[in-house]
Amino acid sequence: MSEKPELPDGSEDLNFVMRARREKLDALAAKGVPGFGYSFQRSHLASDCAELLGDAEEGPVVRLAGRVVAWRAHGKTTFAHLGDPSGRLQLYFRRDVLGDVYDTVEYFDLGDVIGVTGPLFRTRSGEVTVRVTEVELLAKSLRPLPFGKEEVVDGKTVRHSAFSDGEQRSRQRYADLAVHPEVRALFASRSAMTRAIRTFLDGRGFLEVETPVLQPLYGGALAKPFVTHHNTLDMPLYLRIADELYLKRLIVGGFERVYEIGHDFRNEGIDRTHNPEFTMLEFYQAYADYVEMMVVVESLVGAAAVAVRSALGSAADRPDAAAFDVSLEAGGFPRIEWLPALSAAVGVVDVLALDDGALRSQATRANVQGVATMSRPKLLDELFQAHIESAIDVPTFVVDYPLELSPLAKPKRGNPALTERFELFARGKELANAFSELNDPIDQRRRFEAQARLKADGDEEATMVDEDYLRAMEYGMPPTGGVGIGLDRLFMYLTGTQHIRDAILFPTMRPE
RNA sequence: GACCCGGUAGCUCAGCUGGUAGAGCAGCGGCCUUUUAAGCCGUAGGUCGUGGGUUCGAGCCCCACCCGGGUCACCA
Repeated sequence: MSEKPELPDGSEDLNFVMRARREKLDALAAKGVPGFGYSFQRSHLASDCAELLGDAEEGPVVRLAGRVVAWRAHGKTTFAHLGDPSGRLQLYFRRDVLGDVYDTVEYFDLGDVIGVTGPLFRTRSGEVTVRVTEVELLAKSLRPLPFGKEEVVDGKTVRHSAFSDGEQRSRQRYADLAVHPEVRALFASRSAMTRAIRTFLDGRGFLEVETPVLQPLYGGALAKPFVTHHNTLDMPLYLRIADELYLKRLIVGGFERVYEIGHDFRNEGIDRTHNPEFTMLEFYQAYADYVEMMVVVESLVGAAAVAVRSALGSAADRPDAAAFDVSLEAGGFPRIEWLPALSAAVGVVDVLALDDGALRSQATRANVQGVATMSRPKLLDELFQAHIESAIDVPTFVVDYPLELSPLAKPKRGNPALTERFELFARGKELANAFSELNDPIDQRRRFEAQARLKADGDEEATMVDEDYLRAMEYGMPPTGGVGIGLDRLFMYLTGTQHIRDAILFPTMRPE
């Protein structure tokens, strides 16, 4: 070996394992076996084979393709396991069956993608196996995958030396997925959840739409945005922090039921429950109020729970299976009224009657940080978080938020200090936010202007006046119920996932 | 941002009060035609996160920094 092959990254310091695999690739090429194929016609999946063989000792010929996930060479025979989307199946290579081809099999490695042909049979120990008569190398694995070794103890699979560094598993999700079928199953169940939600909404006559991600003004939530710049227009654009204001423009336009599933972006911290981009579902239903929307949310969350549960199947194996005990499909989540709940927790008749000074001292008593610089709405919200939200465990609606906390919600019938708004909490985390949408453009302008004053007074999260949105509302917007649900959070709740990193295929990470 | 824990071979980890690195798996060579964490024999593989410092001598002690995890704070 006078010349070292070059790594894609330019480093010539190939580790010895990778060097060996390059050499095998060359050796195979010398035998006329290309390292990378073009296609393969599968006849079956691994999981079909047990039924196909039945009780017989010898079965039909099958053609399987997938990744080599285990390899046990014994001289003139080799046992391997092939993993495909359905599971894994044992392969048996024999020199007396394959002849010279066996020489090429000896250059295969753990992780190679291969296609095999051969009859099914049952080994001495009873395992359904393919006696390989033809084999094709479809992709040589030049970099060793971090396979652990698996052992079955008392019917449970125990993995040894598994790939377990959470950071590397997130950074190299492809490797995490390649060696962990259960991670594939988890993310597949997330897709099942999304599909169930679409089916649910489509079935109720909602139209799925796409609205701008790049927005000249951001709104619909209180958060710090990502800012970018359009060169030709020479103007700043913001990545959306919410879909809300565009979806309600569509309600004005006559699409009476719309929804969007997409990413929102918030330029804030990253932690166990926050990723800078996350998946938001928002849906709006004309002529409905927030009470009707609560019932819809109960059904939708139930449908999502059923979908995740059935997709995960053997969820009982999951260490966090307790999350599945909550009988969400039953619906009828408990409801807590914002004002009486907080007033009782604080020990006053009406927290909204407290002046700013009294609120501040209450917030300080509740261990809220940074009280001195907070606006009144912020103080109220912090107080509520500290006393009520963090204690909520099972899915619970909190209803009727103060008007000053809810610039896009209609005043509550019978108590204009409150709004017709609810949030859904579970495990102390917000899952959904919804209201009877404010459709009075005169009131909406006053609310925007109050927000603008807060912003001027230094509240970084307060919003701007969106004149175009007001113009739309002036044309006439029907009464509408609207809901936003963070799908990452919902999925985490339904699966018991502790870290948002494990609910997002490619979470945002600092560069290596 | 604060505090705590961690970063050693491709993977998972060990390394006692400081004496300049170990195991298993993966790899390579050999033996092995029903194995399954295959086995046996042999072998190779490491700027111990980075940069300073203390010391005759640092994976280990000190300082700074980088990266990750956890807890708290923040994120309606």
